[in-house]
Amino acid sequence: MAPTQTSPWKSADDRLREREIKREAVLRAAARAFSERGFHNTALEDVARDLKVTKPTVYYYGESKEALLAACYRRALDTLDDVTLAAGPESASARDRLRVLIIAYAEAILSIYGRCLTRVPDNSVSPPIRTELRAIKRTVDDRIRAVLTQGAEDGSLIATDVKMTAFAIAGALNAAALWFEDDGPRTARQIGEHYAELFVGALQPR
Amino acid sequence: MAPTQTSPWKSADDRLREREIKREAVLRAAARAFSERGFHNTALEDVARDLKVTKPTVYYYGESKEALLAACYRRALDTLDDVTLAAGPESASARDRLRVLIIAYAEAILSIYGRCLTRVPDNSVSPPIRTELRAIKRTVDDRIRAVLTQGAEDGSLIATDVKMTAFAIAGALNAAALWFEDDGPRTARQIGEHYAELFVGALQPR
Amino acid sequence: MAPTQTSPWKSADDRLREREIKREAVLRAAARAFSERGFHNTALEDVARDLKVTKPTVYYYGESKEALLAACYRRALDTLDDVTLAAGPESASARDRLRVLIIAYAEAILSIYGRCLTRVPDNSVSPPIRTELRAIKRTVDDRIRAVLTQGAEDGSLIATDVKMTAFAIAGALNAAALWFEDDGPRTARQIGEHYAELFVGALQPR
Amino acid sequence: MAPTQTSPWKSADDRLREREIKREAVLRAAARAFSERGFHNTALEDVARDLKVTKPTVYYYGESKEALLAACYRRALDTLDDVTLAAGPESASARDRLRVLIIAYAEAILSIYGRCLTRVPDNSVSPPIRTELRAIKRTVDDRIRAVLTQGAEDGSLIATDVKMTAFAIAGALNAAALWFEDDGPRTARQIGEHYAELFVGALQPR
DNA sequence: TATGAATGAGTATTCATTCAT
DNA sequence: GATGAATGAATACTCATTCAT
Repeated sequence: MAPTQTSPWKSADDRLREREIKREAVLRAAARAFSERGFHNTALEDVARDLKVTKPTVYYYGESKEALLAACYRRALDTLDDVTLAAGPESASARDRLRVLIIAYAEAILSIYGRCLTRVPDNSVSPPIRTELRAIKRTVDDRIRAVLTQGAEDGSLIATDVKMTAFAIAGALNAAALWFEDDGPRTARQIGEHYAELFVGALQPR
Repeated sequence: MAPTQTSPWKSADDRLREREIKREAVLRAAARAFSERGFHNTALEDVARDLKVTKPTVYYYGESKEALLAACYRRALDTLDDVTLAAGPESASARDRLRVLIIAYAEAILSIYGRCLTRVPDNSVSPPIRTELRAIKRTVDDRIRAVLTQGAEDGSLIATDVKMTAFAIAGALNAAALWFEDDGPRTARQIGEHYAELFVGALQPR
Repeated sequence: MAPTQTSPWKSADDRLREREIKREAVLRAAARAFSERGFHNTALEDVARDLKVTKPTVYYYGESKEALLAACYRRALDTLDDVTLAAGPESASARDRLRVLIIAYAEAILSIYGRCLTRVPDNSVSPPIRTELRAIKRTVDDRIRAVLTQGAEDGSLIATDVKMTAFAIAGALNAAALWFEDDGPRTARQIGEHYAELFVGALQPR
Repeated sequence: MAPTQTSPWKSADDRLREREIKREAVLRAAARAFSERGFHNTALEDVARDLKVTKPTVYYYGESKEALLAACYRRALDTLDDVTLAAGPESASARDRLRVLIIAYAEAILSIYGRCLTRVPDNSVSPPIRTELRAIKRTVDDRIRAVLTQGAEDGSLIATDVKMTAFAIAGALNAAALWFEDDGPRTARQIGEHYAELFVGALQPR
C-alpha cells in the first residue's frame, strides 16, 4: 500500500534498495557480456554502454573487472549450493530426489550466472578466489554424490561408480550451458526435465 | 640408412621436414599455454620463452595468435573426426562400437589439443572460422549419434533419446578435459575405459 | 559564560566563525596529506577521509584541489612574510636581528604549511599563482638580505656576498623542513636556535 | 681507426653500445621532464614526444615510469657518491678538501639528474627503493661530515657542530638546484666555486 | 550543510604485429 | 631462419569535479 502522502525524497532504506538493484543490474550485464563475448573480449566500456551509463559508474558498483567476474561466479555457485541442498526431502526416494536435483541444477546452471560460470575459464581470477570457488564446486558435487549413494543404498538407483556418475551428470548439464540461450526453443526447466528423465532412466535398476 | 657422404647442408626435403617439426612444436607450446593460462592471459612472448626463441620466430611458424589458436582447434577436431570415424567395424555390435568410440574420443579430447579445444572458448576466433569448426563438431556428434541409433536398431543399446544421450556422453568427456593433467594419476586411456564402462553399462538393455 | 537563554540556532556570526574553523581544518588536513604523501599521490577523497567527511564537503570549503594547495602555500608565505618583517627592532644590532629572524623563519618553515611549501613543488599550480607566490618569496628573501646588509654596515656581521649568504641560510632552513616531523625529538624552535647559533657564529667578524 | 672495410651490419658490440646510448637518452629526457614539469605532470607520452619516438619505445628502455624515476635518482646519487669520495687526497688540508668537495657536489647536484633528485619528492617511488636511496644519501652526508671533522682536528676549519654544518652546506647546495638552469648566466662550476668560497671563508678559524 | 551518485578526461601499461638486418 | 627494435591500438583504472537531493 502506498503512503497517502509520498515524499519525493528517498528514504535511506529506499536508497539502499535502489543501490542493490543497480548493483545487480551491473552484475547481470557483466555476466551476459562475459559469457557471450568472453571475459577478455569484453571491455568494461561495453558493459557500461549496455547499461547506458559511463565506465566510472560501473566501477562505482563493482570494484574491478576481476571482482565483477568473481561476483558472477559466486552468484552462480551460491545458487547451485542452495538448490542442491534443498533437493527434495530426505525422506523421499533417491530416485525422486535425483530427479528434483537435476532439474534444479539445470535451472541454476542455465541461468545467466551459471552460463558465465561454465563459459568463462577461471584463469582470470586470482588463485585465492579460485580456491574459494573450487571449494563450493566441491560441495555441490558432494551433494550429487550423496543422492547417488543414497540411491545405491535404498535400491532406487544403480550407481556402481558414484564419483564418475556424478561427474557425468554434472558434465552433461554444464555442457548444456555452453549452447543454451534464453530465447531458445526450450526453457531451462524443460531441458532439466529432459536430462532428469534421461539419467534417472539410465540409472534405473533392472 | 644414412648416405655414405653426409653434406653439412640440408636437402630441401630435410628442410621441409624440420620446418614441420618446428611448427608442431610451436603449436604444442601454444596449445599448452592457452589451455593452462588461458588465451588472453598468454602473450606470444610467453610461448616464445617456453620454446627458448623470440617472438618473431613464433610468427615465422604461426601466422598470428588467432591463427595459432585456430590451428590448435583444428588439430583437436581433426583427430576427433578421424577417431570417431574409425570406431570399430560397422559389422561389430553397436555396444562394442560405442565402447571403442568412447575410449578413442577420450584419448583425443584429453590430448593437449583436445584440452585447448574444451578449455579455450571460441570467442576469440573470427566467425568464419568458428563456423568451420562447428561443422566438424557437428560431424563428430553425428558419429556418436549414429552408433547410438545403430544400437537402438540392433538392440544392443537402449537409447530412447539419441540426441540427448549423445550430448550427455560428449559433455561428460569434455568435462573431464577440464581437469585432466598429463602427469595425473590416470592415463587418458584409463579414463576413457572408465567412462566407456559407465555409459555402456547404463545403456545396456535389460 | 553562556547566555541565560541559548537558542539552538546559531547566529550568523557563529556560523561564520564555525565556517572559518572548518575551512582551516580542511586546509591543515590537505597540507598534512600533501606534504606527507605528495600532491598527486593524495586524492581529495583521502583528505576527506582524514576529516571523516565526504569529498563534496571538502569542495564546500575549498574551491578545487589546486586552490587548496595554493591556499596552503599562501598560509606559509604570509607567515614567513609576517615574521621576517617583525624580526627585531631596527634599532637592534644586525647580529641580534639575524638571530631572531632565523628562529622565526625556522618556526614558520617547519610548520605544517611551511613543510607543504618546501616539499610540494609548485609545478601543480597555475603560472599566475606561481608568479604571485614567487613575489612573496622574493620579499622574504629581501628581508634576510636587508639584515645582512645592515650587519655589513654596522660591523656586527661579515657578509661579503649578501645574496649568496641569504640563499645559503634559507636553503639550509628549507632543507630542514624536508625531514622535520612534529613529533620528532626536537621542536621547531630548538632547531631554529641551533641554526641561529651556527650562522651567527659563522658570520661573526673576527 | 676505422676498419678499411666497414660492414653495414652492426656488430653485437655496436648494438649493445647503441642500446646503452639510447637508454641514456631516455633517462635524460625523463629526468629533464620530471624536474621541469614534475613527475605526475609528466606523461610518458611527453617524454616519448621529446625523443620523437612512441610510448612503447620508452617502455622498451625503461621498465616503468617509477623505474625511470628511480634510475634518475640513482644516477644522481651514484655520481654524488663518487665525487664526494674522491674529494682531494687525504693528505691535503681539510680546508682544501672541503673546497674541492663543495665544487664537485655542486656540479653533481646541478646536473640534470641532480636537479631531478632535488626537485622531485621521493613519494612516488616504492618504500624499498626509497630506503635504498636514503642509504646512499647518508653515505654522501657522511663524507661531508668526515671532511669537517678532519678540519676540526687539523685546525684548518672551525666546526663546532659537524652534523648541522654538513646539513647547512648540503641544504644550501640542494636549494641551488631548485632554480639552476643549464642555460643560465653561470655554470655549475662557477656556482660551486662561489659556494666553496662562502663556506670555506665562514668556517675559517680566526 | 552534507552526501550519494555520476561523469569527463587522462594515463600507465600491455601486446600483437611488423620490419630491417 | 632468427632477432632487436619499434609501433598502433586497446583497455583497466583513477580522480577531480558536479549536481540533485
